[in-house]
Amino acid sequence: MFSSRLLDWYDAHARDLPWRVGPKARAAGAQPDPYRVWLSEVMLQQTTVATVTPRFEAFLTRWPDVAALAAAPLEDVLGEWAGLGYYARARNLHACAKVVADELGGVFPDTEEWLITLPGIGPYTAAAIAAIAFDRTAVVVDGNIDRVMVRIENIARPIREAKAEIRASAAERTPDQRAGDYAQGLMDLGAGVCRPRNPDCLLCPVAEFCEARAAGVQDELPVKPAKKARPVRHGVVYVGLREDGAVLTERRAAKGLFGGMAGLPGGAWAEGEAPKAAPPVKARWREAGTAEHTLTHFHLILTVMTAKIKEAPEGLFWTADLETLPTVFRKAVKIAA
DNA sequence: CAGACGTGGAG
DNA sequence: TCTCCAAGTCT
Repeated sequence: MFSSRLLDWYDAHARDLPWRVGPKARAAGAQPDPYRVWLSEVMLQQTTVATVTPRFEAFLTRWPDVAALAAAPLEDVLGEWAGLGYYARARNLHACAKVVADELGGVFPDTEEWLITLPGIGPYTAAAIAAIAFDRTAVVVDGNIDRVMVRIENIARPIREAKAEIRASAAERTPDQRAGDYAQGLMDLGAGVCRPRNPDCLLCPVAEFCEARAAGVQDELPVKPAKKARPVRHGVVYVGLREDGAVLTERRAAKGLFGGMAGLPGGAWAEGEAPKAAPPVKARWREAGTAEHTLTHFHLILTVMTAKIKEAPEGLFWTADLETLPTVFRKAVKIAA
């Protein structure tokens, strides 16, 4: 049977990850900490294990439990998240921590239905937490499992169009025992064996069930949707430097791009000519160069202005730790310094 | 429901 | 260098 093959493989090949209770410990009765499972799942959304690992450790050291995280100022959480991207995750993480700590007595809900009501927890994460943290049977479908199912069933349509079929395929294979190990095993399989490029079918424990493999088309799947051109936007940023290296920053709007993060003052970002923007303070501004940064839906070219500044004007503040800035602004500061 | 929403690493 | 990607969610 599919699931027992997968579970046997997981027992032998599970990755050792800082947030994971491995199959051996699990079998011996160890229970995962729901806080760790939740934190790791949110960090891992659209983010690689390699990127997440050190950041997970740092978060856990700074905020060991949900009560500590809930008590932290949002700005601190956003600063710790800087560089990880998709900052709505950090805003929702903090909002979720507050709900759990303040309204649920510090206890994470243990069902998909409850979990999905929390900020930043969607269908995937709700199912993953229910399965991994609480060993509840749940149909967990992430990008890895999409890919595995598309190959197993030889589905030659883009994933987005085949969601229902993929889910049905995942559901009929999900065992009612060891839900967490099964979900993690499938994800490990997708990450290490049934990879996006060059799947290693010779190592695959479920190759005999795979229709794509049987047809020899595993390398053609999943079918990717046509990619659209990335527009180029231009803008200006002002890097005001204090003698000790601190940078003049402003708090960005609560939502939208880099929402809630500390950022550099400057104008809007638009296609064509960079919109004019007045300096945040009167000084001897000079052009230091340009910084470029590619985001998901556009490429950005920033003209970097810089000056030495002594006093922060009303509404702005000094940032000494550049690690608390989104990468795009850190790049601009580097051009100026 | 397509689009907004980041970034660093692999090939 | 440059494209593609990585455990999605929200609107």
